[in-house]
Amino acid sequence: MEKIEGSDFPPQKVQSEADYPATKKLARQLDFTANGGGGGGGGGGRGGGAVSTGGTVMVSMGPQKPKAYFQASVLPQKPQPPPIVSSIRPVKPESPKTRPRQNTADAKDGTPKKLKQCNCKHSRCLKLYCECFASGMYCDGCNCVNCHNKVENEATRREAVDATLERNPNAFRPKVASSPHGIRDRREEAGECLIVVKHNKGCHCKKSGCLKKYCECFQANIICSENCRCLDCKNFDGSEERQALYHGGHANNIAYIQQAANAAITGAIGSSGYGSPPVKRKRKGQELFFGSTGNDPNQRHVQYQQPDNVKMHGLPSSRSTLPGRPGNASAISPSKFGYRSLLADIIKPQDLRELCSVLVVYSEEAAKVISAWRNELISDIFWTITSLCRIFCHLHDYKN
DNA sequence: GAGTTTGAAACT
DNA sequence: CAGTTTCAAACTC
Ligand SMILES: [Zn+2]
Ligand SMILES: [Zn+2]
Ligand SMILES: [Zn+2]
Ligand SMILES: [Zn+2]
Ligand SMILES: [Zn+2]
Ligand SMILES: [Zn+2]
Repeated sequence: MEKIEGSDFPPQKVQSEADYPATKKLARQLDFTANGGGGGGGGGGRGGGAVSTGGTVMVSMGPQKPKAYFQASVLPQKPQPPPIVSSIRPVKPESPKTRPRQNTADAKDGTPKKLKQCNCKHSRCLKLYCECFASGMYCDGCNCVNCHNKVENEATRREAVDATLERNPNAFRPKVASSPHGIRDRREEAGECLIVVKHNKGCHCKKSGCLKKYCECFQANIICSENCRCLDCKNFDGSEERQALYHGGHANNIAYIQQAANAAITGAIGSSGYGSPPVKRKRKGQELFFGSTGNDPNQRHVQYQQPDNVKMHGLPSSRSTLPGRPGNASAISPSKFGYRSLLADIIKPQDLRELCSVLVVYSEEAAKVISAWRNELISDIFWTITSLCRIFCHLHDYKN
């Protein structure tokens, strides 16, 4: 611990204790994590976004505030293909995982490339503490020091990803899972709906009342669930404090909502995820995700290959434990999508609201059906679509 | 911007 | 699994 920081991090070695803690940590396996190990959840530390703990998420847009939470993160890994750095291109829908895309968002102005930039100093951006890393993206335009989360350090980064996955196979996975199994009914009418999805891991707040962004649940705009172990929680439906916050505060404004939706989609918020919820809880040390298939927990290296057919726009499929290259989280901001759908010329803007309303219903049905087939992965993707469509409807309504 | 607070992530 | 340390963001001033 008492090491000096600054200074040297020669790029040379990629492993062992490269950083500060001079602790003795031998280079046992590959530990690129000189500092920390990879732990569990997904989001990076406290801040911005990565709410890691994730679990199920809940999107509740209800009678009051719209909230949206979701996540879709992508997993980082996949070594081969060189990442495409410039992203401004509307690429065809390729599989998200294969391309590392950097979330560069806009091109104009040549300004910011990412929605968020980290400021890591001691993690080399190779631990979940780093939001960029946690969300499966390369650092780009960040203010980090000694960053190894870049294309040039792919090898190192990959090791870090592996180490992280070792600790938690779901570390980079989204969680979304909107309550597949249980709660299906609460769907009110089109306008407001409250869905509940739950969170997987829950928070453990002690002093924030879960009404500050220190709380991952709050940050993700979801209500604390039974999975949380918070103290003095005020983040529950019906809480006056919470209500007050939403009313008076910024929660009601579009920017805030949009930001939440963005964060969620970006994966910033939730990455730790566990995705399927109702499954019993963990197995041994780690939780398992895909429970049903009985996959070997150890096989973390091979696994689900993203079906070429299922390509989602910006949403990564996340579910696989296998990460792809970094990058990918797309922001939802309109206009900033990575690629433009072929349907764009067919679907008229004025029909979007209606289309999404319809999709909310049908995608949800599809999710249920698929869930019954026990294909959690695909099912979750559909749930994600459902949630996204809801978000769109709400945003649309707010603006009008 | 500097300094404090916070709770997840990492570590023991 | 609990206790401690580390970390970077959220928050405060
Ligand atoms: Zn970072
Ligand atoms: Zn970064
Ligand atoms: Zn970085
Ligand atoms: Zn909390
Ligand atoms: Zn909570
Ligand atoms: Zn709480």
